[in-house]
Amino acid sequence: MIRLYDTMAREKREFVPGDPRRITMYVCGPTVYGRAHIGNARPAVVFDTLARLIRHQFGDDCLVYARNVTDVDDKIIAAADKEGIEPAAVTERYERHYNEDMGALGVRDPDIAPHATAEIGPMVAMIERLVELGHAYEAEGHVLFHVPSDPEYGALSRRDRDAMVAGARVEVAPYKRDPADFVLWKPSDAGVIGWDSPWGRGRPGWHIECSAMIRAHLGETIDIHGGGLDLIFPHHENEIAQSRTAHGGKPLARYWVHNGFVDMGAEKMSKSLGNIVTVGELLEQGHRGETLRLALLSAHYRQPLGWTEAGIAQAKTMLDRLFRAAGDVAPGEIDDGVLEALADDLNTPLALTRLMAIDDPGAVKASAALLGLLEQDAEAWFRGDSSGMDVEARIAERAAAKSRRDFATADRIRDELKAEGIVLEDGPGGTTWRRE
RNA sequence: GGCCCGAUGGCGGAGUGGUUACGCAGAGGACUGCAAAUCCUUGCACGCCGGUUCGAUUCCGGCUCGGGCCUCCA
Repeated sequence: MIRLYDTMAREKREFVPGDPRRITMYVCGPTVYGRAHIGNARPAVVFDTLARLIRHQFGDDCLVYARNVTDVDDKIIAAADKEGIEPAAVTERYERHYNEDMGALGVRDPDIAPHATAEIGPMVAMIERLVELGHAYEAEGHVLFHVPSDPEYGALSRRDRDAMVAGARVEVAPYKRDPADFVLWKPSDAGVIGWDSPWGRGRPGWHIECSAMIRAHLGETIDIHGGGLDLIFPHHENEIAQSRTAHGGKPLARYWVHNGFVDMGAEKMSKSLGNIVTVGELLEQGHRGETLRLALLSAHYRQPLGWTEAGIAQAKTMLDRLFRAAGDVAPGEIDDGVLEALADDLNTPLALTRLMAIDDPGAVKASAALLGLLEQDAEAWFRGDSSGMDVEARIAERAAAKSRRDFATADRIRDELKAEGIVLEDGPGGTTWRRE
């Protein structure tokens, strides 16, 4: 039995899917206009781990996991203009980077990765439906969702309309009937990416993308909707309003799961604050993706995670120990303690603690795989990417020096290798080596 | 201002109404030519004030501090 904290209910609930043979999960993916930072990576890793758990509990083929790619957006348009290239060139580049970076973190591809630009039809259809039902209206080439038409608006974020309007810092566009109304479709000037629609040439608003793609690929009510805490309002609130009103009041998701932020110092890491560290930078610094993954899983997904060098170093130390403990054995049985921790609202820190305490190498390996760890051989972890270095010859040289008790030479060789990132370990069966 | 979340040892981080995990770092020991790795031992905490209780770090209230959302944002 899996328990999940549901943001809508504000409590942990037993996870009961609508259909255990076809569990549906949708997670808000990247807007591809720049490199992903480690904070962007957190939801990808968290929901990848949740997907692994669900597949283990319900069966490999019983989960349909969709994570969208937002490839039409004003920030993309701005980035393309700045470089003097087509938006598609920007989105292709950064989607490729995103996939490489997430791959390095051991994040498996979702089952479906819908692209907004490929789903304009369903979006237009959903907007038309909302207009027909009286929940949306056209104004000056825009189509807006009329928030007062949905009495349940605000349930997820627990705020009433007065609060939303009072707190609004943006100037209210004159064509809005209500200050809280949000855009479903906006006009595109000549030269700006756009599609023909009943309201003229334009492009979709961000919120309708997700609602339409969920409907098209997963259905009217899905089991799990995930994303970062900052998406609760307005993004998820708006998705709910669009989908529920378009679908006769059916709920959009049975469980709303939100991850906390990665912090730099005391603040959230974010592009607008300029305090980001990208996954690409971390990898270039020599950190391995698996280390970063473990660092991301070292705090519970709903807690803030401070990003520090010390944290990365600790993750690396833990991985070294885990790889030593597992060796190169085949996966065995999954440890009950690890499974129990993960099943309790994805308690990864507790799962990691229990993982570290397992004695049986096969169980370590199998249990780690649920967390997306230890999926490579220990040999590769400790020695990978050290080709072209005649380590064995140097070790033999050092062994000869040792046998004639020439420890100065032996230590010099060891120091030289250390400087090249190779650590020697003298054991009862001779000297072994590994990458640092 | 409104809504929400958090506060645990040097650091990270679980958990619990009563014997307070674990990891990293530190200290001591075993092992080693010396190291490394490994093993053993070990010190260190539950923001403040009330309340409930036989008993609270754990439940309730208040306070302080920190963070998030209210605008694009994972």
